[in-house]
Amino acid sequence: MNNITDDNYLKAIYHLRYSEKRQLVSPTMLANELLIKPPSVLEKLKSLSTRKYLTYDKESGIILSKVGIEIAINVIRRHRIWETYLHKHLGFNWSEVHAAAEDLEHVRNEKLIDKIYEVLGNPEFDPHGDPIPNKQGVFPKSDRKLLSSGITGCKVIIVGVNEHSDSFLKYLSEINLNLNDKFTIQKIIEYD
Amino acid sequence: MNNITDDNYLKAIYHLRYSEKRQLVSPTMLANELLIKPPSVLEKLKSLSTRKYLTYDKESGIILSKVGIEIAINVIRRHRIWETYLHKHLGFNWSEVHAAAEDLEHVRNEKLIDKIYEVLGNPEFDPHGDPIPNKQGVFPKSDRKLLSSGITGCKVIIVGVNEHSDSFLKYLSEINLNLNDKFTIQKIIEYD
DNA sequence: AATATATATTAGGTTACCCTAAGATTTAAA
DNA sequence: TTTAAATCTTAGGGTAACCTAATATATATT
Repeated sequence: MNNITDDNYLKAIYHLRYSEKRQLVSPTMLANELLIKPPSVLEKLKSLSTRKYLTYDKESGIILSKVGIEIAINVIRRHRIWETYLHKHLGFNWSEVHAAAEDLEHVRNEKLIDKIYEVLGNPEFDPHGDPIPNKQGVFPKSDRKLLSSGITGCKVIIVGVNEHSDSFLKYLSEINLNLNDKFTIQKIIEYD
Repeated sequence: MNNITDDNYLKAIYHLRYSEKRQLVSPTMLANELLIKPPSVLEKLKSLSTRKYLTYDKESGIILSKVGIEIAINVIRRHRIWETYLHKHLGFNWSEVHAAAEDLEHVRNEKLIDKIYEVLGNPEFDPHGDPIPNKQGVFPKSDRKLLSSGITGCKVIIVGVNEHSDSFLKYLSEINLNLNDKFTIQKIIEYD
Protein backbone atom coordinates (compact mmCIF):
# COMPACT_ATOMS: atom_id res chain seq x y z
CA MET A 1 0.00 0.00 0.00
CA ASN A 2 3.02 2.22 0.35
CA ASN A 3 4.54 3.19 -2.97
CA ILE A 4 1.30 3.17 -4.90
CA THR A 5 2.83 5.77 -7.18
CA ASP A 6 5.93 3.68 -7.77
CA ASP A 7 3.69 0.72 -8.54
CA ASN A 8 1.71 2.68 -11.08
CA TYR A 9 4.74 4.08 -12.86
CA LEU A 10 6.51 0.75 -13.09
CA LYS A 11 3.37 -1.03 -14.21
CA ALA A 12 2.69 1.57 -16.89
CA ILE A 13 6.26 1.39 -18.17
CA TYR A 14 6.07 -2.37 -18.26
CA HIS A 15 2.83 -2.30 -20.19
CA LEU A 16 4.13 0.18 -22.72
CA ARG A 17 7.34 -1.70 -23.24
CA TYR A 18 6.24 -5.30 -23.23
CA SER A 19 2.51 -5.61 -23.67
CA GLU A 20 2.24 -2.99 -26.34
CA LYS A 21 5.59 -4.06 -27.74
CA ARG A 22 6.89 -0.54 -28.27
CA GLN A 23 10.58 -0.44 -28.99
CA LEU A 24 11.15 2.68 -26.89
CA VAL A 25 9.25 4.17 -23.97
CA SER A 26 9.42 7.97 -23.79
CA PRO A 27 8.44 10.36 -20.98
CA THR A 28 5.58 11.76 -23.03
CA MET A 29 4.15 8.32 -23.74
CA LEU A 30 4.31 7.56 -20.06
CA ALA A 31 2.71 10.89 -19.21
CA ASN A 32 -0.18 10.10 -21.54
CA GLU A 33 -0.58 6.63 -20.08
CA LEU A 34 -0.70 7.99 -16.53
CA LEU A 35 -2.81 11.03 -17.44
CA ILE A 36 -0.24 13.45 -16.06
CA LYS A 37 2.18 15.95 -17.61
CA PRO A 38 5.69 15.22 -18.90
CA PRO A 39 7.57 17.34 -16.32
CA SER A 40 6.02 15.30 -13.52
CA VAL A 41 7.22 12.16 -15.23
CA LEU A 42 10.73 13.52 -15.68
CA GLU A 43 10.93 14.29 -12.01
CA LYS A 44 9.71 10.89 -10.94
CA LEU A 45 12.06 9.15 -13.36
CA LYS A 46 14.96 10.72 -11.48
CA SER A 47 13.72 9.21 -8.23
CA LEU A 48 13.07 5.81 -9.78
CA SER A 49 16.47 5.72 -11.45
CA THR A 50 18.24 6.79 -8.27
CA ARG A 51 16.61 3.81 -6.64
CA LYS A 52 17.77 1.58 -9.51
CA TYR A 53 14.35 0.64 -10.76
CA LEU A 54 15.10 1.91 -14.24
CA THR A 55 17.43 3.87 -16.46
CA TYR A 56 16.53 6.73 -18.74
CA ASP A 57 18.18 8.69 -21.50
CA LYS A 58 16.77 10.16 -24.64
CA GLU A 59 18.58 7.65 -26.85
CA SER A 60 17.20 4.45 -25.40
CA GLY A 61 14.20 5.78 -23.51
CA ILE A 62 13.01 4.33 -20.24
CA ILE A 63 14.31 0.84 -19.45
CA LEU A 64 13.29 -1.08 -16.36
CA SER A 65 16.01 -2.77 -14.32
CA LYS A 66 15.68 -6.35 -13.17
CA VAL A 67 14.21 -5.18 -9.87
CA GLY A 68 11.91 -2.75 -11.68
CA ILE A 69 10.58 -5.55 -13.86
CA GLU A 70 10.06 -7.77 -10.83
CA ILE A 71 7.99 -5.12 -9.08
CA ALA A 72 5.96 -4.38 -12.20
CA ILE A 73 5.21 -8.06 -12.79
CA ASN A 74 4.18 -8.42 -9.19
CA VAL A 75 1.69 -5.56 -9.48
CA ILE A 76 0.30 -7.04 -12.68
CA ARG A 77 0.13 -10.43 -11.02
CA ARG A 78 -1.84 -9.10 -8.06
CA HIS A 79 -4.13 -7.20 -10.40
CA ARG A 80 -4.95 -10.22 -12.50
CA ILE A 81 -5.33 -12.59 -9.59
CA TRP A 82 -7.80 -10.19 -7.98
CA GLU A 83 -9.69 -9.78 -11.24
CA THR A 84 -10.02 -13.52 -11.47
CA TYR A 85 -11.09 -13.83 -7.85
CA LEU A 86 -13.68 -11.08 -8.15
CA HIS A 87 -15.06 -12.77 -11.23
CA LYS A 88 -15.02 -16.37 -10.09
CA HIS A 89 -15.79 -16.01 -6.40
CA LEU A 90 -17.65 -12.77 -5.99
CA GLY A 91 -19.88 -12.53 -9.03
CA PHE A 92 -18.28 -9.55 -10.74
CA ASN A 93 -18.59 -9.48 -14.50
CA TRP A 94 -15.57 -8.88 -16.66
CA SER A 95 -16.28 -5.21 -17.23
CA GLU A 96 -16.42 -4.55 -13.46
CA VAL A 97 -13.34 -6.36 -12.25
CA HIS A 98 -10.76 -3.92 -13.53
CA ALA A 99 -11.73 -0.90 -11.45
CA ALA A 100 -11.76 -2.83 -8.19
CA ALA A 101 -8.48 -4.55 -9.02
CA GLU A 102 -6.84 -1.17 -9.60
CA ASP A 103 -7.03 -0.64 -5.85
CA LEU A 104 -6.54 -4.21 -4.69
CA GLU A 105 -3.33 -4.62 -6.71
CA HIS A 106 -1.58 -2.30 -4.23
CA VAL A 107 -2.29 -4.45 -1.20
CA ARG A 108 1.04 -6.17 -0.66
CA ASN A 109 0.02 -8.77 1.92
CA GLU A 110 1.70 -11.87 0.55
CA LYS A 111 -0.33 -14.41 2.44
CA LEU A 112 -3.48 -12.83 1.05
CA ILE A 113 -2.47 -13.01 -2.59
CA ASP A 114 -0.98 -16.50 -2.14
CA LYS A 115 -4.21 -17.66 -0.58
CA ILE A 116 -6.61 -16.37 -3.21
CA TYR A 117 -4.26 -17.66 -5.92
CA GLU A 118 -4.39 -21.07 -4.26
CA VAL A 119 -8.17 -20.95 -3.82
CA LEU A 120 -8.48 -20.22 -7.53
CA GLY A 121 -6.27 -23.22 -8.33
CA ASN A 122 -3.30 -21.23 -9.65
CA PRO A 123 -5.13 -19.88 -12.71
CA GLU A 124 -3.12 -19.01 -15.82
CA PHE A 125 -5.45 -16.43 -17.32
CA ASP A 126 -7.63 -13.65 -15.92
CA PRO A 127 -11.23 -12.91 -17.01
CA HIS A 128 -9.95 -10.88 -19.97
CA GLY A 129 -7.77 -13.73 -21.12
CA ASP A 130 -4.59 -11.99 -19.99
CA PRO A 131 -1.84 -14.26 -18.66
CA ILE A 132 -1.17 -14.37 -14.91
CA PRO A 133 2.51 -14.73 -14.01
CA ASN A 134 3.27 -17.38 -11.40
CA LYS A 135 4.95 -16.55 -8.09
CA GLN A 136 8.35 -16.63 -9.79
CA GLY A 137 7.12 -14.00 -12.25
CA VAL A 138 6.95 -16.35 -15.22
CA PHE A 139 4.04 -15.86 -17.63
CA PRO A 140 2.23 -18.89 -19.04
CA LYS A 141 2.63 -19.46 -22.76
CA SER A 142 -0.29 -18.84 -25.07
CA ASP A 143 -0.62 -18.45 -28.81
CA ARG A 144 -3.20 -15.74 -29.02
CA LYS A 145 -3.76 -14.36 -32.48
CA LEU A 146 -5.63 -11.20 -33.35
CA LEU A 147 -9.11 -11.96 -34.62
CA SER A 148 -8.77 -9.20 -37.22
CA SER A 149 -5.76 -11.04 -38.64
CA GLY A 150 -7.75 -14.26 -38.98
CA ILE A 151 -8.90 -15.67 -42.26
CA THR A 152 -12.58 -15.96 -43.08
CA GLY A 153 -13.68 -19.52 -42.45
CA CYS A 154 -11.16 -20.17 -39.65
CA LYS A 155 -12.34 -21.93 -36.55
CA VAL A 156 -11.35 -19.98 -33.43
CA ILE A 157 -11.77 -19.86 -29.66
CA ILE A 158 -12.01 -16.46 -28.04
CA VAL A 159 -9.40 -16.45 -25.30
CA GLY A 160 -8.99 -12.77 -24.56
CA VAL A 161 -9.27 -9.13 -25.54
CA ASN A 162 -6.58 -6.59 -26.29
CA GLU A 163 -8.79 -3.54 -25.99
CA HIS A 164 -9.95 -3.17 -22.38
CA SER A 165 -12.13 -0.06 -22.65
CA ASP A 166 -15.56 -0.14 -21.05
CA SER A 167 -17.27 0.65 -24.32
CA PHE A 168 -15.56 -2.20 -26.14
CA LEU A 169 -16.33 -4.69 -23.41
CA LYS A 170 -19.94 -3.57 -23.45
CA TYR A 171 -20.02 -3.94 -27.23
CA LEU A 172 -18.85 -7.52 -26.89
CA SER A 173 -21.57 -8.22 -24.36
CA GLU A 174 -24.15 -6.69 -26.69
CA ILE A 175 -23.21 -8.92 -29.59
CA ASN A 176 -23.17 -11.78 -27.08
CA LEU A 177 -19.55 -12.65 -27.43
CA ASN A 178 -17.96 -14.27 -24.40
CA LEU A 179 -14.63 -15.70 -23.37
CA ASN A 180 -14.05 -19.28 -24.51
CA ASP A 181 -16.70 -19.03 -27.23
CA LYS A 182 -15.81 -21.22 -30.17
CA PHE A 183 -16.91 -20.27 -33.64
CA THR A 184 -15.99 -19.85 -37.25
CA ILE A 185 -14.98 -16.51 -38.71
CA GLN A 186 -17.54 -15.49 -41.30
CA LYS A 187 -16.84 -11.87 -42.00
CA ILE A 188 -14.55 -9.28 -40.42
CA ILE A 189 -16.20 -5.98 -39.56
CA GLU A 190 -14.33 -2.93 -38.28
CA TYR A 191 -15.05 -1.75 -34.77
CA ASP A 192 -15.13 2.04 -34.44
CA MET B 1 -8.24 4.50 -1.82
CA ASN B 2 -8.06 8.24 -2.07
CA ASN B 3 -8.10 9.94 1.31
CA ILE B 4 -6.38 7.16 3.17
CA THR B 5 -5.08 9.80 5.55
CA ASP B 6 -8.54 11.24 6.16
CA ASP B 7 -9.79 7.72 6.81
CA ASN B 8 -7.09 7.05 9.36
CA TYR B 9 -7.60 10.29 11.24
CA LEU B 10 -11.36 9.94 11.41
CA LYS B 11 -11.14 6.30 12.42
CA ALA B 12 -8.62 7.08 15.15
CA ILE B 13 -10.74 9.93 16.51
CA TYR B 14 -13.80 7.71 16.49
CA HIS B 15 -11.97 4.99 18.35
CA LEU B 16 -10.64 7.34 20.99
CA ARG B 17 -13.97 8.99 21.51
CA TYR B 18 -16.41 6.11 21.35
CA SER B 19 -14.63 2.80 21.72
CA GLU B 20 -12.29 3.93 24.45
CA LYS B 21 -15.02 6.11 25.89
CA ARG B 22 -12.81 9.08 26.57
CA GLN B 23 -14.74 12.21 27.37
CA LEU B 24 -12.41 14.44 25.37
CA VAL B 25 -10.10 13.75 22.44
CA SER B 26 -7.01 15.97 22.37
CA PRO B 27 -4.45 16.54 19.58
CA THR B 28 -1.75 14.83 21.62
CA MET B 29 -3.84 11.73 22.19
CA LEU B 30 -4.53 11.57 18.50
CA ALA B 31 -0.85 12.08 17.71
CA ASN B 32 0.04 9.14 19.94
CA GLU B 33 -2.64 6.98 18.40
CA LEU B 34 -1.40 7.74 14.89
CA LEU B 35 2.28 7.59 15.82
CA ILE B 36 2.93 11.10 14.56
CA LYS B 37 3.70 14.45 16.21
CA PRO B 38 1.14 16.94 17.56
CA PRO B 39 1.91 19.76 15.10
CA SER B 40 1.09 17.43 12.20
CA VAL B 41 -2.22 16.68 13.85
CA LEU B 42 -3.00 20.34 14.43
CA GLU B 43 -2.43 21.08 10.79
CA LYS B 44 -4.59 18.22 9.60
CA LEU B 45 -7.35 19.17 12.02
CA LYS B 46 -7.60 22.51 10.25
CA SER B 47 -8.16 20.76 6.95
CA LEU B 48 -10.67 18.31 8.38
CA SER B 49 -12.63 21.05 10.12
CA THR B 50 -12.65 23.23 7.00
CA ARG B 51 -14.25 20.29 5.27
CA LYS B 52 -16.79 19.94 8.10
CA TYR B 53 -15.71 16.51 9.25
CA LEU B 54 -15.11 17.75 12.78
CA THR B 55 -14.75 20.69 15.10
CA TYR B 56 -11.90 21.39 17.44
CA ASP B 57 -11.16 23.76 20.27
CA LYS B 58 -9.18 23.30 23.43
CA GLU B 59 -12.30 23.36 25.61
CA SER B 60 -14.22 20.52 24.05
CA GLY B 61 -11.44 18.79 22.13
CA ILE B 62 -11.99 17.10 18.78
CA ILE B 63 -15.60 16.32 17.93
CA LEU B 64 -16.63 14.50 14.78
CA SER B 65 -19.50 15.92 12.74
CA LYS B 66 -22.31 13.71 11.48
CA VAL B 67 -20.49 13.23 8.19
CA GLY B 68 -17.23 12.59 10.03
CA ILE B 69 -18.86 9.86 12.08
CA GLU B 70 -20.39 8.32 8.98
CA ILE B 71 -17.04 8.09 7.27
CA ALA B 72 -15.34 6.70 10.37
CA ILE B 73 -18.00 4.04 10.84
CA ASN B 74 -17.68 3.08 7.22
CA VAL B 75 -13.95 2.57 7.54
CA ILE B 76 -14.46 0.50 10.67
CA ARG B 77 -17.17 -1.46 8.92
CA ARG B 78 -14.95 -2.28 5.97
CA HIS B 79 -12.12 -3.20 8.31
CA ARG B 80 -14.22 -5.62 10.33
CA ILE B 81 -15.94 -7.15 7.35
CA TRP B 82 -12.57 -7.83 5.76
CA GLU B 83 -11.23 -9.29 9.01
CA THR B 84 -14.18 -11.63 9.13
CA TYR B 85 -13.80 -12.60 5.49
CA LEU B 86 -10.08 -13.27 5.83
CA HIS B 87 -10.78 -15.44 8.86
CA LYS B 88 -13.80 -17.35 7.63
CA HIS B 89 -13.02 -17.70 3.93
CA LEU B 90 -9.28 -17.44 3.58
CA GLY B 91 -7.91 -19.27 6.57
CA PHE B 92 -6.31 -16.34 8.38
CA ASN B 93 -6.11 -16.65 12.14
CA TRP B 94 -7.29 -13.85 14.38
CA SER B 95 -3.85 -12.45 14.99
CA GLU B 96 -3.17 -12.10 11.25
CA VAL B 97 -6.37 -10.50 10.04
CA HIS B 98 -5.77 -7.04 11.44
CA ALA B 99 -2.69 -6.13 9.41
CA ALA B 100 -4.25 -7.13 6.10
CA ALA B 101 -7.50 -5.35 6.94
CA GLU B 102 -5.58 -2.14 7.63
CA ASP B 103 -4.99 -1.90 3.91
CA LEU B 104 -8.22 -3.42 2.65
CA GLU B 105 -10.36 -1.03 4.69
CA HIS B 106 -9.36 1.77 2.33
CA VAL B 107 -10.72 0.08 -0.78
CA ARG B 108 -13.98 1.95 -1.31
CA ASN B 109 -15.54 -0.27 -3.97
CA GLU B 110 -19.08 -0.61 -2.67
CA LYS B 111 -20.05 -3.64 -4.66
CA LEU B 112 -17.03 -5.44 -3.27
CA ILE B 113 -17.79 -4.80 0.39
CA ASP B 114 -21.51 -5.47 -0.13
CA LYS B 115 -20.68 -8.77 -1.76
CA ILE B 116 -18.34 -10.12 0.85
CA TYR B 117 -20.72 -8.95 3.58
CA GLU B 118 -23.46 -10.90 1.84
CA VAL B 119 -21.30 -13.97 1.32
CA LEU B 120 -20.57 -13.92 5.06
CA GLY B 121 -24.28 -13.73 5.80
CA ASN B 122 -24.29 -10.21 7.24
CA PRO B 123 -22.20 -11.06 10.30
CA GLU B 124 -22.61 -9.00 13.47
CA PHE B 125 -19.18 -9.58 15.00
CA ASP B 126 -15.66 -9.86 13.65
CA PRO B 127 -13.06 -12.47 14.67
CA HIS B 128 -12.09 -10.35 17.70
CA GLY B 129 -15.69 -10.12 18.81
CA ASP B 130 -15.98 -6.48 17.79
CA PRO B 131 -19.37 -5.42 16.43
CA ILE B 132 -19.78 -4.82 12.70
CA PRO B 133 -22.09 -1.91 11.85
CA ASN B 134 -24.69 -2.66 9.19
CA LYS B 135 -24.89 -0.71 5.94
CA GLN B 136 -26.83 2.04 7.69
CA GLY B 137 -24.00 2.42 10.19
CA VAL B 138 -25.90 0.87 13.09
CA PHE B 139 -23.93 -1.34 15.46
CA PRO B 140 -25.47 -4.55 16.77
CA LYS B 141 -26.20 -4.65 20.47
CA SER B 142 -24.11 -6.80 22.77
CA ASP B 143 -23.62 -6.96 26.52
CA ARG B 144 -19.93 -7.57 26.75
CA LYS B 145 -18.52 -7.31 30.23
CA LEU B 146 -14.87 -7.11 31.18
CA LEU B 147 -13.58 -10.45 32.43
CA SER B 148 -11.50 -8.66 35.05
CA SER B 149 -14.70 -7.16 36.47
CA GLY B 150 -16.28 -10.60 36.74
CA ILE B 151 -16.89 -12.41 39.99
CA THR B 152 -15.06 -15.61 40.78
CA GLY B 153 -17.41 -18.50 40.10
CA CYS B 154 -19.32 -16.75 37.30
CA LYS B 155 -20.07 -18.69 34.11
CA VAL B 156 -18.97 -16.72 31.04
CA ILE B 157 -18.60 -16.96 27.29
CA ILE B 158 -15.61 -15.24 25.72
CA VAL B 159 -17.03 -13.03 22.96
CA GLY B 160 -14.18 -10.65 22.29
CA VAL B 161 -11.02 -8.88 23.34
CA ASN B 162 -10.39 -5.24 24.16
CA GLU B 163 -6.63 -5.39 23.93
CA HIS B 164 -5.62 -6.11 20.32
CA SER B 165 -1.83 -6.18 20.63
CA ASP B 166 0.01 -9.07 19.01
CA SER B 167 1.58 -10.10 22.27
CA PHE B 168 -1.75 -10.28 24.06
CA LEU B 169 -3.38 -12.28 21.29
CA LYS B 170 -0.42 -14.64 21.34
CA TYR B 171 -0.73 -14.96 25.10
CA LEU B 172 -4.37 -15.97 24.71
CA SER B 173 -3.42 -18.60 22.16
CA GLU B 174 -0.74 -19.91 24.50
CA ILE B 175 -3.15 -20.39 27.37
CA ASN B 176 -5.50 -21.93 24.84
CA LEU B 177 -8.28 -19.38 25.18
CA ASN B 178 -10.44 -18.93 22.11
CA LEU B 179 -13.48 -16.95 21.05
CA ASN B 180 -16.79 -18.48 22.16
CA ASP B 181 -15.11 -20.56 24.84
CA LYS B 182 -17.49 -21.10 27.75
CA PHE B 183 -16.11 -21.53 31.23
CA THR B 184 -16.32 -20.59 34.86
CA ILE B 185 -14.13 -17.90 36.37
CA GLN B 186 -11.90 -19.49 38.99
CA LYS B 187 -9.31 -16.89 39.77
CA ILE B 188 -8.38 -13.52 38.28
CA ILE B 189 -4.69 -13.03 37.47
CA GLU B 190 -3.17 -9.77 36.24
CA TYR B 191 -1.74 -9.69 32.73
CA ASP B 192 1.49 -7.73 32.39
C1' DA C 1 3.07 30.35 45.27
C1' DA C 2 6.99 28.78 42.68
C1' DT C 3 8.82 25.45 39.98
C1' DA C 4 8.52 21.58 37.06
C1' DT C 5 6.08 19.08 33.66
C1' DA C 6 2.96 18.45 30.04
C1' DT C 7 0.22 20.17 26.34
C1' DA C 8 -0.97 23.43 22.70
C1' DT C 9 0.43 26.26 19.14
C1' DT C 10 3.26 28.88 15.79
C1' DA C 11 7.09 29.18 12.65
C1' DG C 12 9.74 27.33 9.40
C1' DG C 13 11.66 23.21 6.87
C1' DT C 14 11.46 18.70 3.97
C1' DT C 15 9.81 15.44 0.59
C1' DA C 16 6.54 13.57 -2.76
C1' DC C 17 3.80 14.51 -6.50
C1' DC C 18 1.61 17.21 -9.27
C1' DC C 19 1.31 21.75 -12.25
C1' DT C 20 2.31 25.85 -15.90
C1' DA C 21 5.43 28.56 -18.59
C1' DA C 22 9.21 28.85 -21.34
C1' DG C 23 13.35 27.64 -23.51
C1' DA C 24 16.05 23.89 -26.15
C1' DT C 25 16.14 20.31 -29.16
C1' DT C 26 14.19 17.17 -32.37
C1' DT C 27 11.43 15.61 -36.03
C1' DA C 28 8.41 16.35 -39.76
C1' DA C 29 6.35 19.09 -43.53
C1' DA C 30 6.12 22.64 -46.78
C1' DT D 1 16.21 24.20 -46.20
C1' DT D 2 13.35 26.79 -43.79
C1' DT D 3 9.29 26.63 -41.10
C1' DA D 4 6.16 24.34 -38.25
C1' DA D 5 5.05 20.88 -34.84
C1' DA D 6 6.31 17.91 -31.33
C1' DT D 7 9.11 16.49 -27.57
C1' DC D 8 12.40 17.18 -23.91
C1' DT D 9 13.97 19.74 -20.16
C1' DT D 10 14.59 23.37 -16.69
C1' DA D 11 12.66 26.74 -13.61
C1' DG D 12 9.52 27.92 -10.46
C1' DG D 13 4.90 27.08 -7.91
C1' DG D 14 1.26 24.64 -5.18
C1' DT D 15 -0.57 21.30 -1.81
C1' DA D 16 -0.45 17.43 1.44
C1' DA D 17 1.66 15.31 5.09
C1' DC D 18 5.07 14.91 7.82
C1' DC D 19 9.07 17.01 10.87
C1' DT D 20 11.99 19.97 14.66
C1' DA D 21 12.54 23.94 17.51
C1' DA D 22 10.65 27.24 20.23
C1' DT D 23 7.10 29.71 22.57
C1' DA D 24 2.85 29.93 25.15
C1' DT D 25 -0.26 28.08 28.22
C1' DA D 26 -1.95 24.87 31.29
C1' DT D 27 -1.49 21.38 34.93
C1' DA D 28 0.92 19.33 38.66
C1' DT D 29 4.13 18.94 42.35
C1' DT D 30 6.80 20.42 45.95
